[in-house]
Amino acid sequence: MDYRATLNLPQTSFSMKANLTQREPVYLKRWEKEDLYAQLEEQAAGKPLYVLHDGPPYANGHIHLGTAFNKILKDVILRSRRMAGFNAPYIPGWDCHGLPIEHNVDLELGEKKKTIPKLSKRGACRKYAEKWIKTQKAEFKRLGVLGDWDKPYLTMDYAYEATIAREFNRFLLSGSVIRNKKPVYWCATCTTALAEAEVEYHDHRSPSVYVKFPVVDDFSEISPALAAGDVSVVIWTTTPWTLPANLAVAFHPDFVYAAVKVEDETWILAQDRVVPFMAEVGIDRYEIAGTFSARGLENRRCRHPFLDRDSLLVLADYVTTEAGTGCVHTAPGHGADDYQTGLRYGLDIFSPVDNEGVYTSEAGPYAGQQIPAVNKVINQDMRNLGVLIHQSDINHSYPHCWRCKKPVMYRATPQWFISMEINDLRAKSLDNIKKVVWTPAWGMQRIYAMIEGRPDWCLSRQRSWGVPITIISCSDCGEIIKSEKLVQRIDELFRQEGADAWFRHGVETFLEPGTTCGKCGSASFTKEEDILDVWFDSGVSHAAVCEQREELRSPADLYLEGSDQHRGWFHSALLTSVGTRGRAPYHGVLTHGYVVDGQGRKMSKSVGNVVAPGEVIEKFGAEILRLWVASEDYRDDVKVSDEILRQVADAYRKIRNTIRYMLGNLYDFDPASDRVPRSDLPELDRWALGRYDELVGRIVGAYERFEFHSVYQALNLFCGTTMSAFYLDIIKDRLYASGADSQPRRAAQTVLYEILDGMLRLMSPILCFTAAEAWESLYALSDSAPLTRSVFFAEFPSAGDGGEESGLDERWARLIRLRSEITKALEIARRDKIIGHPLEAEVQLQVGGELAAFIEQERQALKEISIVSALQVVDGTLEGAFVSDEIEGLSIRVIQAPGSKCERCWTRSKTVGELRAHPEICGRCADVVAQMDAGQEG
RNA sequence: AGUCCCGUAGCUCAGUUGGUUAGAGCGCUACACUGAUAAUGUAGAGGUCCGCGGUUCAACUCCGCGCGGGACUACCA
Repeated sequence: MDYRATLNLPQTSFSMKANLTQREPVYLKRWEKEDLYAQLEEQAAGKPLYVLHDGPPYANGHIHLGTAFNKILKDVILRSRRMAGFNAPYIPGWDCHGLPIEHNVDLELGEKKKTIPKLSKRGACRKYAEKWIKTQKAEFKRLGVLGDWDKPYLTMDYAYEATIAREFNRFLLSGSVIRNKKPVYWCATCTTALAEAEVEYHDHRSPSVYVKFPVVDDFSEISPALAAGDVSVVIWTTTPWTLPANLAVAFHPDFVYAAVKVEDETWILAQDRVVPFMAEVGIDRYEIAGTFSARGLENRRCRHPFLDRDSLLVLADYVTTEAGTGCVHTAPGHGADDYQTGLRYGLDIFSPVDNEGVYTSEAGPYAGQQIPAVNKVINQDMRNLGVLIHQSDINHSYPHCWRCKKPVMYRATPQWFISMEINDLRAKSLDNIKKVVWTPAWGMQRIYAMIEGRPDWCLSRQRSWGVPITIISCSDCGEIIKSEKLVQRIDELFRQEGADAWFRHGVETFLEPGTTCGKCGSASFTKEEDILDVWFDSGVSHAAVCEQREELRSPADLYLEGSDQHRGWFHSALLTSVGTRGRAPYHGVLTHGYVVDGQGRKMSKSVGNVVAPGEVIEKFGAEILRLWVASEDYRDDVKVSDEILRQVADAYRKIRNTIRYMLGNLYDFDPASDRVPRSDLPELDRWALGRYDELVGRIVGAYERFEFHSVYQALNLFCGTTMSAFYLDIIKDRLYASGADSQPRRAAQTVLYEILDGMLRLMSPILCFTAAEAWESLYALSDSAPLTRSVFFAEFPSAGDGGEESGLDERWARLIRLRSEITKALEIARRDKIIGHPLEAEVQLQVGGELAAFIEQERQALKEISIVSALQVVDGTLEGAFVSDEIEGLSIRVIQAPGSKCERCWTRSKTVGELRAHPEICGRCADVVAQMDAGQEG
């Protein structure tokens, strides 16, 4: 007879195969249609607020794996905060202005870009940004990221643009905004100044030239060796085009300089550089006529090598002897160090180059020539004049524009700055950095050093797509109008029309009729045309979003971005908040590393190791991508490769199958009526609940510390080892063979139910699709069941209220150690063909002392967890037994268990055949079957 | 070039204030089961803890010097 029908075999509609690629969109559709996010928010009203403020991705191009990683991480945090009892709103945002978008729009416009009106171009940029926001929004949603996608914040929203202007005006009215002629990175191709963040360094080939600057004064008192006629200072430069702007030559105050005789000339250079210099220029006949300190040279003069003016000799401690001559060509309008030196010596910040990189009339004979092509002309002219000692080429790292990839120049132009010193912005910022919790901790050190050393914030961008620098100044004397009225007027118009208002209306629209300059009385005014650095836009999101959205607040609890944002958003947000509010916009900052390939190399198109999120979703599903995010310790760079993703998918399958098995055994369990009180549960079951309590504690703690990889590891271990390989395997007999409503089976189901219910809650922040699906299955929810019954409205289980049972854990740890030895013995017996399935076995243990008593006492438990048909302690030595390495004095012999195999429960038992009506089954099964028979009759 | 971070099994991660034979999960190999079945169970093989020196009775752990990867800063006239 086939007893299969008399068993309680698992039943579930929760399929083994996840089919994530097909199933996920179905869930997403429902969540969107019924607005899961809004329902969650509604439910969370009144709970403590947790604000994770979204750093806006740039609205350009498809999302990449790094962006996906960041968004998933945020989603996991928010979901876990919600389940921990918080109200955790999520308002995603986009950064919409700026050069990259304008650059791409320019490419689309082609020749038209030169003639198109500014407002039309701004309109085109807006449309371009809108297009990508739409695309990215869909891509983010597909990841399962939950948020207010219908009302995100955009830095190009009119209200947001108004806030940007308002925040800028706060700086302006406070006196922190200054205008300076200062060297900045300048791209002549894009015709704009660039922030430090907008330059990247690549190798570049430059000319390397040594040039003589003849001295004009009498230097004989410094050194007799300098008395003779033809004396020159020798400088080195790799940018000959800056020579027309040369105003000085710098020496190190502490270096020893040498007067070197070469034929009938005398050259001045650092003593340490003489040998390498002579070697490089190929001169072997020379003589050091004397040495001296450069201090005596200060404020003396030499002659510009080819222009009709002098060049001042100055001292500067950044001069090195690593390269060059120790005499540094100094052009205050074309270098950062040079600029500082120029200020110290009262030199003009001279920069005779226009926006397109063409010399102005101030460059004398070179006016109208293009930089850097002019290098060749200058070098040739110097050769003709006999001032060029040597020319070669040098390959070195040189700053390039991040958009057009062309070499940039350092050029002084009038720019608007936020001063780091006025109103103590630097000091206050440094102070506030210390009040923020930086994770990992080195983030503090990094941003501290940056703020400490950064120059004033150059705000000006000579572009179209952005928010204007809302400054109106007197056309005659340059005085800036600073008035609350003007600020309000700007705010009003920007709210109505966006920042376009600035370019649409004449200056008079912003001013009250009859306004005159407070300084000179003029009635003629000029609007600033430059726009603000985009970092200012996203930087003020604390004011535009956190302070204004009802569901948020400022400071936010957390900013979470990649580690590059220390110099980006974390930085600009800090300055804009400290400058206007005197405090940081965040309580905590969490950073993650970059997504790199399996070998730890950066992803790049040229290497061809870029992994697109779309590909992963198509192949594995978003759920696997989410699980991958959780599996990686993001404090360092996070690796991704096909192997890694396959591994994550394997782990997923294990988790899914464990859930499926648990569900399958709960098909007839109603917690309301079938639950067995904890005190009535067998020890094994109480032990399992103890392990589960441990898991709850571990996972809830890991979420709190944002250590999601620990959640992943703990979940794997629990599903794979604690549940699947141990507990579930052992209780199989009870679940299948005991009476459906018997206490042993109901006890096991009670445990399964509690653990599964909790496990689904615990995993739902990461595995949102699977947790939702399994939860529906567990609670038999139909498609029409309200979303509020979904797992997302549940909270995390609380850990360990079961209370410690004295000695239970220790005893069971000991039993598990013994079991592990028994399975080894079983494995040997299987190999020797004594048994196949463990239930065919009888285990005989030989051991002395206290352990023997322990085993005797726990014989039933040990038999049960070893899943064998019989187990006993025997005396005397065991022939051919397995001798344990792990447990001293333990020998184990495995023989075929006595009796016959019960056709129902597969245990070998001497009781098989005792019941005449069912000769093939054991006593226990006979009872169960008899009861079933009786039940059917009654 | 400087500063910082990282380097433990094929992969993802643990590894307490230095203290027995360095762990887990996955993967891999073999076997078993066929009532979790495109599953499940069991066992096994995998490590120069990046390398070299040093401190110490004792170093994966502390120190120094390298190598590899990454980030940041500076680019140097």
